[in-house]
Amino acid sequence: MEAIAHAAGVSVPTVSRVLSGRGQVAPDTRERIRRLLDEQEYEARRSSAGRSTGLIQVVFPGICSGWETEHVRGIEQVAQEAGVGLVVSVLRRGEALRRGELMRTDGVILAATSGVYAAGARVPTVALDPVTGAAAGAPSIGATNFHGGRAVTRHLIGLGHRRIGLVTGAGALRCSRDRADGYRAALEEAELEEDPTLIVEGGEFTHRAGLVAGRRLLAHGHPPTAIVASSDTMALGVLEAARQRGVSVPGELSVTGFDDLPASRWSSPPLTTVRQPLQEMGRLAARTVLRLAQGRAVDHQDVELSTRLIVRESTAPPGS
Amino acid sequence: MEAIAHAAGVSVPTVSRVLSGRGQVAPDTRERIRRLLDEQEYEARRSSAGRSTGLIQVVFPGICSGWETEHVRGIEQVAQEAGVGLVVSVLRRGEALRRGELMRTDGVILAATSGVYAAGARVPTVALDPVTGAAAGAPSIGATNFHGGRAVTRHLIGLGHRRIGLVTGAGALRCSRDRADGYRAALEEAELEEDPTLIVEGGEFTHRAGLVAGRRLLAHGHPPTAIVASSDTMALGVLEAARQRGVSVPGELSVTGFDDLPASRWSSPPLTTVRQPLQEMGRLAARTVLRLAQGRAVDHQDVELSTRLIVRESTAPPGS
DNA sequence: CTGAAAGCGCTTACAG
DNA sequence: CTGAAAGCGCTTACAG
Repeated sequence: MEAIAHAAGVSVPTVSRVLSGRGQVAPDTRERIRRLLDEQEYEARRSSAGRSTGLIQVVFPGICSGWETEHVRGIEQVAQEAGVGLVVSVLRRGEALRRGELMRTDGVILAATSGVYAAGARVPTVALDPVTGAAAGAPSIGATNFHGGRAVTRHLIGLGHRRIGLVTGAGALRCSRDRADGYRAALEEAELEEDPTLIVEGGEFTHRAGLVAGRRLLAHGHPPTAIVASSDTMALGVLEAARQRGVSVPGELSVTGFDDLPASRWSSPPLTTVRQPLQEMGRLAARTVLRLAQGRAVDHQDVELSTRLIVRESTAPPGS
Repeated sequence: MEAIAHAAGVSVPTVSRVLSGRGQVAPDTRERIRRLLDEQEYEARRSSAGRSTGLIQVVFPGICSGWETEHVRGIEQVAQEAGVGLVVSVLRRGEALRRGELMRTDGVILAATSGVYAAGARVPTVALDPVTGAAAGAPSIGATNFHGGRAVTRHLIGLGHRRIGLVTGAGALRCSRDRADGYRAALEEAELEEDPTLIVEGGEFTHRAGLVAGRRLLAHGHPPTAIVASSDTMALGVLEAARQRGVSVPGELSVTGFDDLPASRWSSPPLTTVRQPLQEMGRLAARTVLRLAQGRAVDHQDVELSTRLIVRESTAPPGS
């Protein structure tokens, strides 16, 4: 504060008045001081001076589906048990989190969010469903996406499918690539050749993206008999595309999801999918930031919790 | 702090050491001071002395469905625009929020949560989907639930239904009662007699509750030809009950929901429902707490945003 | 509208 | 393990 006052050519009390909003300050003086506070990313000692704020924060790239909800449930449980509050923030891709926002909490969980934007703020950080290559040094928590992708694809191959489409997820996330790699591994071990025209980039884990990709695959000259979607919401979009085209599921087309959100049980037909323990991942992420916030060491740097194939009614042998 | 030190028979620095956790304090001294801090609900000046914390808080009775997600999306938008953080908490019915948790924020949105537990804490409060009779004095934000309940029931009557079942929602919430009253009003204006055996208390807005209530109504000696569920998740449960019993929807049974969650479009058949502007309600609630937090007056004490009937494919004339 | 001075709540070496 | 004293960051009357 003294530095700011000096730089602005005013006394400390004047800076204080600007900060608190109490008392009279000339408009241009106020403006000059504000600019300096911004530039120097000034944070009141009160909130950053090593004292606990009793808060942890989770950052999502958006709140669109049940995925975030499940994570929040898990994280909130642990936060409540630990007596700390949970701040939920949305940081759209490309946006930078203002530094003050991070500094006001004891730790941050970056859920499917790039750590780059948080690099400067020295706040304990954990990556939940980490973005490729980001959040260097931060512990990460994911699921065995490769195994999950391989397991659903094997399931379809086991049913007799030979032309299996893939709708990929958000490209920046490691989980998307791992699922696609699992798909490829299953094809390879069954000695099925990969057909690049059956792989559609979904781009985002949304119903809309699944609908668009599903339409494209169904319009294929020699369409697949099964489609592996990279998330449940995408799979619901693929189901919608099938419905619109009058293609019956699972009779003419098998469809699979990934996540096992509650909605996957409520769709019709109920989705065959890969269960990710989203709540448990949230709980583990929360426990991990809390450990870091206490200055304790973490047991494991990078953890993947296991996924499990859930067979419901959206898959069947081809042409059944 | 001086008062605590005096009561504990120690000096101010000793109390400070207990608070910060730094430095040595004899176990029994620490215990005695801790107890006094708890008793006197001590809050560091830093966070409660009228200064803004830059945080608002939303409290839910649980995080179970897309309902909370939609509210959070709206609230988060406004919070982000205003540059304040959003704390999300869960307060199960009957639990009391610890006072410190509320005091650390500038304002609280009680979403379907009783205000009783927040009464002591002098924090600006807004009720979102207010609980009956609670949160005295706090502005409230809801939807035109009565009109919505009447509109769907009229829709079913218009299709020719005469035996219409009702699955009620969470009894403590005003929205549940209003929806049921709308149902009754529609029956009455059509001069249909209310059959109490066709009204089942759902108790909670869950898939499970809808499934159980749906089973009961379908096992009725003279079953209804249509069922009005008090929420989308409940309606999805009713659909599941129909599927399990081999009752086709909408051929043999029409089913309606309430909310218009994304999942209502993805079910099969897609649900006829009543749209509530959940995100907008969240935004309004957030703007209202922020106004209160600034000490400004609120435009309207109690607001109901309008609902709208959305006709999809889960309703049809009886026996079609 | 601003600063010098006093003050407030809390923390931090230091001494015992 | 604890307190007296100094100190830190910030705020608040007060004077001009």
